[in-house]
Amino acid sequence: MELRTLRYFVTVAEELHFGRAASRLHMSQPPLSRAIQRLEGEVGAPLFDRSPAGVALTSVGTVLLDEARALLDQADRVRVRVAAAAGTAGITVGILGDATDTGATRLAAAYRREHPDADIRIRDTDLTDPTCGLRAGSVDVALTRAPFDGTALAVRELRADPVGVVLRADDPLARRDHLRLADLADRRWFQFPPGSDPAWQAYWNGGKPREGPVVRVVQECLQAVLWNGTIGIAPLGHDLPEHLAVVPLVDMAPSRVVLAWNEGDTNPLIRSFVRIATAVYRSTAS
Amino acid sequence: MELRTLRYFVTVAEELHFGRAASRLHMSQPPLSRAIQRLEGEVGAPLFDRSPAGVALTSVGTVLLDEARALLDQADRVRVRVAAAAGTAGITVGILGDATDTGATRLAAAYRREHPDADIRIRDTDLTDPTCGLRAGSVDVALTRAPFDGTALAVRELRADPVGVVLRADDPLARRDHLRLADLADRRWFQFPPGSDPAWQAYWNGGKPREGPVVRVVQECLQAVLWNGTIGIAPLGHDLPEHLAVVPLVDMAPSRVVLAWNEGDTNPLIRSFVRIATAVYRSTAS
DNA sequence: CTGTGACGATACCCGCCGGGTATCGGGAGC
DNA sequence: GCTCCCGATACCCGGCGGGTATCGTCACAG
Repeated sequence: MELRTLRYFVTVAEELHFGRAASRLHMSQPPLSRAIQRLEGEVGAPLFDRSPAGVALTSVGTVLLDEARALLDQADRVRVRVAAAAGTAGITVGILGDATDTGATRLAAAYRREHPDADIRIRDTDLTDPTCGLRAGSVDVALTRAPFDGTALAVRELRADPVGVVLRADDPLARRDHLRLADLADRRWFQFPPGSDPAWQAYWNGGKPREGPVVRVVQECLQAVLWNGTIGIAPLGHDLPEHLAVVPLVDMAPSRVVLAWNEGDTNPLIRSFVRIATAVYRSTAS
Repeated sequence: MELRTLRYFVTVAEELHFGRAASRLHMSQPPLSRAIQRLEGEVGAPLFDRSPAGVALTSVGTVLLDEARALLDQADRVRVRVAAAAGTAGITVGILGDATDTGATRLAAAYRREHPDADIRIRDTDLTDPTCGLRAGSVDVALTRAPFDGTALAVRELRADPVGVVLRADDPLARRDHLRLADLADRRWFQFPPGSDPAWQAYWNGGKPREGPVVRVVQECLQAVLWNGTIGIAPLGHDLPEHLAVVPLVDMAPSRVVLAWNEGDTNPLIRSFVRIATAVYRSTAS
């Protein structure tokens, strides 16, 4: 009953699907099936009911799921504490310009409480790079928004925000109580600087290539709305200057707030951070 | 940082000697050294100071030792709880005739408290077989006394009792406040039945082959003292009938109360039982 | 009723890692 | 200086954890 096996088990128990669990674990399905079979042999009882309708936890599996999660969490804490003793405990968190919100502050507090002796370095980044410098290694974990190229990154979704169109308050469309992308077809959209993540650009452009002035950061984006009359897309719920208005966009996919980190990173604080964040955001009424 | 590696680490930390730790782990020394080196690489700091004077824990090692012990204990509890859920939790404890004492009752209570839903089957055995039927499989763990042939058994010492000579109260030696083996050279000693463990017989005979009536159990042993005038050896601190006296034997090795179990046994309750017993006996003022 | 797709299990292969033995190196002590 | 002790290193081997290909079974569509 090694920790690795338990991680496999927990993943399968969460997915209730061997194939998906295997891909989450970056392995193929057969070895995962075998590992679970071995674990069931060790435990002496089946952990899953494999019926054609799908995979379900047995009662023993339910017990093991709780226990295994607790054990794995404790194992993470062990790693963190030892790293703290070795003086190597600390992470750099990259935060996308507008991802800061009440969830982030609660996350910071909870993390501080659990790891009072580990360093936290915060790096605020602009909207140009949704990975906040993850790939360059300047950041260990990014609190950011999807979508972006996730190659070699692990991503955990925390929340999804509906989005709206930011308009000048005197724009005729500003009086509508909701809009569709088609309503904006003839507007000028801003452009991200060249080299920006294509998936990222595509999302904020409503899925199509658009034309318009090139902007770099949130503030410039808002300025562009004001001065250039472009369209701005933003998650709802943000305060805006009063001469700007935001109208819900009903046919655009919500903006997903996510955590991302480099897949192979062994810094134990990352896993811990992700766990805490998941719990905090789950308990935060969206 | 798998559990197996942590077990290795804890063993080395307890022994502070790679060779001894390796033999306790039933492996050779080089793979153990490598495993520890890998662990140190993972942690990012040395865990031991290897000086020619000996091996010592570093400060990081001390932290990891505490954490690893706690984690391994929890892992054991996980296994027990899952076994309980699977309905396969239970152990048979063999208790040597005279090993019952206050320690054993506290042990039973503590065990019951930690594993309320696991079966405990108790099997009282006579003094003939110090392993209480471990090898035959009729018992999972034996609360008994050393020494005995420990091949394929794991043994954990709990306590050492000084021993004394049991004599008829009217024996001239009974007035002495202590005795040596030499004082008993011309006495008749009882014999264990043929086939009894040689190390066991040798111990209770003071290290030499002796002659005398063959006895089987404690009661018969005391009867032999009374009726046959043999010598009896017994741990101090037991109540005896008033027509018998016990005089401390100052040059005989104390009798070690030990737990023993079959080395390869995977029943998770065994490890848990051993851990609880160790804690209980350590806190029991001998 | 049969073709097809989904999904977990099975069969089989390979590289690596966790075991082993033999030996080295260096410090302590007679 | 020789020897002993003890951890580290070198090197080898079998098994296990990974992989791919395929099967068996069930659900569903037509």
